[in-house]
Amino acid sequence: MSNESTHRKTQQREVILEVLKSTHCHPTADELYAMVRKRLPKVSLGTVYRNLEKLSESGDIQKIEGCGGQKRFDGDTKVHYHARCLECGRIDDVMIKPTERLENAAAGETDYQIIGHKTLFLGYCPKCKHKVHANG
Amino acid sequence: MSNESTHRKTQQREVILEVLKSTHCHPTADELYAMVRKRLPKVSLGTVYRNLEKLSESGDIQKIEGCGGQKRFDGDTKVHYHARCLECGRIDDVMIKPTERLENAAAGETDYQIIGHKTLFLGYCPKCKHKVHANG
DNA sequence: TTCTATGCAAAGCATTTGCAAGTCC
DNA sequence: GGACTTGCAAATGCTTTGCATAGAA
Repeated sequence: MSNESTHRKTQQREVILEVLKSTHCHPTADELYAMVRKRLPKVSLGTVYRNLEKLSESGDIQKIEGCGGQKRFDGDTKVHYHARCLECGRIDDVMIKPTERLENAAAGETDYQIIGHKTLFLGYCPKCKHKVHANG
Repeated sequence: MSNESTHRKTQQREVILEVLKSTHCHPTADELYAMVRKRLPKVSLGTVYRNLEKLSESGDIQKIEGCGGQKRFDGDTKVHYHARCLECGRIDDVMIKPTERLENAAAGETDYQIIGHKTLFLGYCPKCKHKVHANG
């Protein structure tokens, strides 16, 4: 999957990737920066941003947009969807395998050449759905 | 659909809504600002942002995120999907009606209370798909 | 009259970028 | 050695906000 054509193997990039792969949450760039700093105290935020961009270009990670302000990142490259809690903002994986039919339908409807798609579910997570119901 | 509980009817808000409803593209806040200024030359960008927020809260318009940097807005409140061209960045409507089955599957998978979902198709629009093929 | 909205400008936040020094191949 | 990376800090770009004034109910 990795496209190393012009990407060198640096300690920073490796640690960033490892840290992201080892977490089940979907951290923002600055959250990841904080995690990476525990292992590489001198790393800079700019480096984190630059590597996240490279890693998502090469397909080693996924970028998740549309989650409010900051972008989030996912070390799991298997195709899957995401759900965001409207109450607490957390992002969870939704391990539904997308259907080809959907992209075919979109291609037929738009005359686009469809490369892929992203779906984000919105709702209330198991922890929040009860209190939301209580408050109305 | 409109929730006028604490929203007053102002000329600015009406014009912003009309302009957005009358276009088939999916403008960003500053594009809309430029359009609205033709009719209300003294309107401010802050007002455009504030009203877009209000209008999407009340369900009169849709906010489209995950399209690169800026948010985009859609005056069409019918439920539908979007497609983004990876070459030129344009956004088009994809008039596929989402299936309930998908949200049910997500709810089963995650134990979320699912309220809705957004799907963005990525690919190349009719104008760009040929040149992309040519260049590789 | 009272509360919301506006215009303007400044502030805020996430992300990107320039540059010199460092590192990988 | 040459090209890519890093760290640092400044800059950028989009969006939000404070405040005094204007306008809607």
